[in-house]
Amino acid sequence: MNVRFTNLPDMLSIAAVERDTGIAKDTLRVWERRYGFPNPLRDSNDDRVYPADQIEKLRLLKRLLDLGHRPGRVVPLPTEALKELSAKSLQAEPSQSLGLVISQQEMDRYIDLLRSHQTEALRLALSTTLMKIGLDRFVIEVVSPLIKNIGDYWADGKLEIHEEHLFTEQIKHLLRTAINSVPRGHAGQNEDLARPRVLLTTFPQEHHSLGLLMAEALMALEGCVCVSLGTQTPILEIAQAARAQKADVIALSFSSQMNQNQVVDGLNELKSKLAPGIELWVGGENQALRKRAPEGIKVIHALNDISVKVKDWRSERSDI
Amino acid sequence: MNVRFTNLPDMLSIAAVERDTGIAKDTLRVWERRYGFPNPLRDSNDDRVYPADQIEKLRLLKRLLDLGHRPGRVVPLPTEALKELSAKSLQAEPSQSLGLVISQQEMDRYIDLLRSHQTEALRLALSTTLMKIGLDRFVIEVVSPLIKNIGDYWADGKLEIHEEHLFTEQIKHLLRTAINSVPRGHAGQNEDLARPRVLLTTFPQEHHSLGLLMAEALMALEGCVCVSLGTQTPILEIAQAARAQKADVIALSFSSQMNQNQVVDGLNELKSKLAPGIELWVGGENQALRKRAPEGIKVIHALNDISVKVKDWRSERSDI
DNA sequence: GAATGGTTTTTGTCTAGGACGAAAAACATA
DNA sequence: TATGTTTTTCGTCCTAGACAAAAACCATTC
Repeated sequence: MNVRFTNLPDMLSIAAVERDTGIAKDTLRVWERRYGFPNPLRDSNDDRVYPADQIEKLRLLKRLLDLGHRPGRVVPLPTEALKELSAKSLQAEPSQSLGLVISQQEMDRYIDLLRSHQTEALRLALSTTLMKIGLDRFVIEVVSPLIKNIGDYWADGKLEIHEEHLFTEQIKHLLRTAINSVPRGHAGQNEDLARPRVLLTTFPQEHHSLGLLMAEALMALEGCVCVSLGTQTPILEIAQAARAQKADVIALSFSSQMNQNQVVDGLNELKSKLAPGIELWVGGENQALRKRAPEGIKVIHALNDISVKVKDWRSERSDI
Repeated sequence: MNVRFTNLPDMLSIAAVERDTGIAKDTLRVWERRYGFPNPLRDSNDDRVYPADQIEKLRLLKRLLDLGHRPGRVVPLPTEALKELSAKSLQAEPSQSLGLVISQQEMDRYIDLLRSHQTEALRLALSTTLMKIGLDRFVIEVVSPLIKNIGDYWADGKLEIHEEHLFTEQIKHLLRTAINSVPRGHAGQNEDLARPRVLLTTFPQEHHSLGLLMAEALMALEGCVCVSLGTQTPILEIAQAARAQKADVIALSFSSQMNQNQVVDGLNELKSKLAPGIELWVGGENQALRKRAPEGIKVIHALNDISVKVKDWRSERSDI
């Protein structure tokens, strides 16, 4: 019940550092023991106090770990080296989508509007593009690459976190209105036409809802009935909701920032509580999905796959 | 790096319990030491394993703590007694809003629609009410009491958590569309007419966005320019965003579930990083706001106060 | 009786250092 | 180039003690 607020500017307690970096307290202590970093000062009560520069380095480290680097290799490095690594790592990334993607030029246009805080103009520009190319292409070719690159802009110091927040808010808003105007598979029709019924949500530690919205948009376009519980549903509740909603599919989204162990453990837990016949579709940037996804779970590696998966599901059903 | 998934049904690791109940691992261990509860089993590795009934009791306990009870008094009690207490506690609550509130009958109608999973009908019913009484009264007299009581329905076993999720999703959707149709104070007009410029967001640990949306609705009706960053903005970033957005007011929302120490510490931290002249308005169910809010922060105790606060702000400004 | 001030109890969060299993890397063998 | 085996790395759990802030309790005064 100590007050963790230190009064000294830009000095944070271990709890505040965990909050701001996403690195667990236990991990911060064990890094200090093993690698000598972080190396916090101590307050009058012998509690750790972290100065601003160390917090900046910890933020960079978190990002590199999310990208797949290993602590032993990167924690001892100086801050400058981490910034370089961060820039290199994303170049090494396979430029994934082979088709036409958003041009660097177009992207910079949006980012400039964001940086100059012309939110109205930004929303209008995005909205225009949406209308021009349609919702599916908008999601796959514009929103998805934008979101991926926005982290790089931050690492380069070209963008602040609060600007990123503002940006995702605008996109969320656009997507929600767009989804809303997609005609729903109504109950009045033949019920099977509207299937699969999809339940969308995230695990309790995951608060990024954009991936979910993108998935919902694409699924709605395919004519699925989408029921979204929003983010952070307890695992037991997801299972119960699937039963109550008579869902055919549960769709979950995992950002790269979410703890990989918790992803795997959570998926196992959920799977064990699920009635057979209900499929589990997972997607997102999280590395755990690529490297050690549990058996019997369908991993959606790219947004394009969604329409394929839906069609697969339907043809499997009609075969029976 | 252990696998925390236990294979035994309805048995959870300490990490999973923290995730599902919101009670910190340290706290779970110290309760066990002091009160003899929880009393988890041990797996082959001597790690704690919590059975389902203890988790249920922990959930009830969390709710009672949020309501203001003290651990020493409630942790040793049997589950049944906790349920009774939970029912009594809310009767003791001052029925707050003295004006006309939503009738029990009307509330039950909505809840019934929810429980029978007629989401379309539910949304329609709410939407009709909104149109009938207007956005301001809808927020204050319908949404707010509904949200407050929904926790009681859960404690009574009348509602599942996932149903609560679904419900808040519907309401969020309604509010967002409603806010969108409120004419904005445009930059074309005299800029001062549209002030105060309000920045809305929550602290990193707070994921409830409904309070924020309600506030945004009422502020938009008052003609404020609202910029929402969504939930979970790091404290440093809130301060930066306020500067970048030239905000006059920062509005924050705190649910009862958020850790009270973190509320107070966070507010102090934010205040110290803020340029003078920027006001901090906070609201929500969190007890810390009533009991130990820091100096120099304006606490909004009821939604009615919002329009008053906005008018106050404007008259203060015009005096100068 | 309500307000004030001082004392005691309660409670959450920090500390240290040890342990261990799963994942990843490095090495060896086919 | 594959496949199996050993070693290293790493996060998360463990115990048990400490301490400060908040709350509760109690005494005193207006």
